[in-house]
Amino acid sequence: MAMRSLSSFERRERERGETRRKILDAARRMFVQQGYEGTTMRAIAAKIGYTPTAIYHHFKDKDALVAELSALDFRALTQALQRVSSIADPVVRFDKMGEEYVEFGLTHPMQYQFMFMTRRPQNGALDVTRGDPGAQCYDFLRQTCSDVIATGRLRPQFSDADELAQIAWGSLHGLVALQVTRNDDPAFEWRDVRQTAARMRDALIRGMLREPEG
Amino acid sequence: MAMRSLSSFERRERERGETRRKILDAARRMFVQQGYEGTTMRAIAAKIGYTPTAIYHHFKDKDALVAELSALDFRALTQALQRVSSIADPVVRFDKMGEEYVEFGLTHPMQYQFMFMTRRPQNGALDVTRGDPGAQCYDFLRQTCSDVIATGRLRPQFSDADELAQIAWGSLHGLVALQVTRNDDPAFEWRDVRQTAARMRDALIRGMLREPEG
DNA sequence: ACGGCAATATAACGTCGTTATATTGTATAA
DNA sequence: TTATACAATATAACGACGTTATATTGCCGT
Repeated sequence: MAMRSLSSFERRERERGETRRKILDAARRMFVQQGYEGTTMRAIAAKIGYTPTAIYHHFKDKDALVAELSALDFRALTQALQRVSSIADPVVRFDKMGEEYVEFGLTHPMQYQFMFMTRRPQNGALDVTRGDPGAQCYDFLRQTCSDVIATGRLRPQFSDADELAQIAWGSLHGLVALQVTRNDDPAFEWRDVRQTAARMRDALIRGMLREPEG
Repeated sequence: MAMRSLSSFERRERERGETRRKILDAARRMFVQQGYEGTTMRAIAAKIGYTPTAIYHHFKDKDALVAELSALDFRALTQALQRVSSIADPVVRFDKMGEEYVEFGLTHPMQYQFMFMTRRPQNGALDVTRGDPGAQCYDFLRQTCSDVIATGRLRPQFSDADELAQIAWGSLHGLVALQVTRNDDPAFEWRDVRQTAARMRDALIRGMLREPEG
């Protein structure tokens, strides 16, 4: 009975997981194409041949669905940021991290909106064991900021890791966010965001250093 | 008859205007407190003692209501920015303009969300005679950027007014936007935004100048 | 006094997120 | 092997939303 029950239990689990994944896949595609408001639970269900109520057996509500997708995206962003962790010079690492961040935002615009551009509804019951994936990203940035400060190459007023992290994050977030929401507004002659961001990082870093470098 | 009809016509116009204003006032308050989604046409109507349909006699739909409020807010922002227009030194003016911008965003967080943090739905029928009020703000910023470049004090790679405007706008927008959406997220130890913004402007400007100044 | 029109109201439509309540199918216990 | 319990899905509905088709009111000019 042990083997039988275990394997059938596993099959159940796998089938449940597959349905979950089907829901997540369809939801992701629709959210990316139509946005949060433009995507309805009914439409998600229809896309995968279920009735809307079936979704509620796998996710508490629409927000839980979005939260799970966001968590996956945060893991992807963390991975992208980790790609620069081998760079020895903290200042260069800081710069490249910004580049990775912008690239992520530009290539995942709708996920970016979920992650950073919507007011999260009182994120009460967070996974305490693993921690908020967004906070993990921030901590990673903050650590690099701390390393940059530790080099002693910054002017004395830039000695707070949190403030430095918020300057870096805020500045790049602004560029990405404007691009995401106002990309198609003909009132602005948008320059290439990657280049604009590169120039911005250059100016910011140069402006924070004690003395300009190479 | 001429006088009679004129004055009664005027009274009608005034009454219509007063109703419009009552709607706008109630709508503004509710949008500020509850956000776009949290504010319903029914609730706005109830607040001023009308039925929902009455609103539709004065505004095409909910978006038109928001658009009108946004236009008013853009005028307020333009006024705030104009306050620095008397500053002779373009670099100082550029800096103070950033300060005014951040102050506006922090003191009008919900309006800020309308103006800069929501995807505008295919802004088809714009008021061509007056121009997009958002574009007016941008043009004002762009002009100051152009003045800054004309001083010749920036490094050669910062010679495009639009790119410079987007660097400035983007960086400050990011700080304000994060504050608006993530203000109450305990995962981040937010520093005082005004000071963070000041340091950011300082670093940016210093990093763009040919040689550091005072 | 009357006709017309602007302003408002009533009632309804279709859609949304969500839930109370069946119905099904399948794995285990008797 | 049949009975039972439970997981997965479906049906039907609720209440709220933005919006609109269709009255109704009340004031203006004739």
